[in-house]
Amino acid sequence: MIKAITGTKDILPVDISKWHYLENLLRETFHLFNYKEIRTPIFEETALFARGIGEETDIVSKEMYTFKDRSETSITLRPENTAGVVRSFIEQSLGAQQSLNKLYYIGPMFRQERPQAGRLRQFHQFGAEALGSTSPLLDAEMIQIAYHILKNLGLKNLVVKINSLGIPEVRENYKNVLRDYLKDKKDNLSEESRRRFDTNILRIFDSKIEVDQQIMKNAPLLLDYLDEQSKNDFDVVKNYLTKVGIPFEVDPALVRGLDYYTKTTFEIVSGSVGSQSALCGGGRYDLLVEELGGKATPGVGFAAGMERILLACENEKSLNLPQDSIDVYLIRVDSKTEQNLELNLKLELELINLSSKLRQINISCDYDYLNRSIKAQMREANKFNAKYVVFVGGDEFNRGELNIKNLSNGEQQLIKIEDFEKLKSILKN
RNA sequence: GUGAGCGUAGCUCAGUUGGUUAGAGCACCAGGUUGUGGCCCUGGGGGUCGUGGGUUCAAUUCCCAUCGCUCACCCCA
Repeated sequence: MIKAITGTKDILPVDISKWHYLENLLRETFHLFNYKEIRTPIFEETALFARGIGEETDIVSKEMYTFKDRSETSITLRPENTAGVVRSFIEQSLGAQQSLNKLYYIGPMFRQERPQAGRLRQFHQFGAEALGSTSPLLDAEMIQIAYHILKNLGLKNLVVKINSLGIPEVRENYKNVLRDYLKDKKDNLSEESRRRFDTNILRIFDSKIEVDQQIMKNAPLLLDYLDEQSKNDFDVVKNYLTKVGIPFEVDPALVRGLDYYTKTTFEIVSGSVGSQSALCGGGRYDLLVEELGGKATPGVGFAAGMERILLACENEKSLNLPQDSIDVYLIRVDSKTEQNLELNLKLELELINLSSKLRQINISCDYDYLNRSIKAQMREANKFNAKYVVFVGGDEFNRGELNIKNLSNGEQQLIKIEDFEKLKSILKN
């Protein structure tokens, strides 16, 4: 049997309503904040991600699905979508048409990691990017949008974490400060952290190992070394969040794993999912557009994991989904004792006629394709939560009538077959 | 990439201290008098007990390998 690739999942009809619910909420919310949807390809030239996200990041160095196409071009399935949106922004000259572009996206992303709770190889993210302004109001707006969405899904158990990485010079300078601090303590660090000392020293803050945490407890903090502008911007973000009533924690250890971030970074974590608790994360990336060959343009954005969010909703039982239903189920009533081919053909034509006319006036309906008994058809109607059932056939049909039954109260009434207006008025109420 | 746990019907799981036709609940299908549902009752279909090999008179049950799933590390959304 051919099975789905490891780390990929089918989203089945029984689960689709929560996806639709989430997607509808996303579109409404982004509209409220005046963001426009952008759809970019799910694969891009590999160089885009290598340059955009950073060669040394885990995502690029060991998690990408990269392959050569028939013309030997190196292609990569997008592991995230900021790089793609920025590529499009540059290529399509969006910045020339509008000084500020507020964009959002929804779609699948791909990373070859070991799957676990809240982590798949094909997963879905939504996210937003605002390109063209350095205003920290937008940094805070990103957090506000994400928070708005999560709150509207009924999620509690949320923590908003924010930090500022400052401008690159500040960060480089600070890394030296940190190196100095750790120089004589290096031998006491865990093996993993000793490796990070050379590759990505800031991430040592993220270590969950006791000895590392002890050592990092007294380490100098990047926040204390921020440049004036970054510090002011960070204050604006904090004031904004306070003003709109979003609780947050400043987490000086919050370091994102993508190279393009500058100044504000943030993350919203949930206590209701497994160890992969970050529901969304983002930050400012003022140098990325230029890095990718565009005219220098500041940007800020975030991305959120949809499977993780739905997992949190599941665990908190926060969604109250309407149950699926149809308006009408048409029931074919034919005599089992005598097989009357001519009559059966007439019934079939009437089913076709009725169903298509109902659908034209936006009444959802279905009927039996398996030649089942009336009882079986009734059970089917119930399973689909049909509001009404229309019996087509039998004595009424011979008299030129249809029998309509309201399934919630069991009431039945007869109408003339050609009186479609009457049928419509009953079904529409 | 590393580690741990688990693989028995479509789903959730029992069970076999190795021995005749492997079970339940849910789901599915058909019936419960002659044309009407949701509840209930009766019956039915469906499993080479993940796959391959080994031990044995005999393996789904023991051993080995392999694949898959799950969770955690790591990383991130």
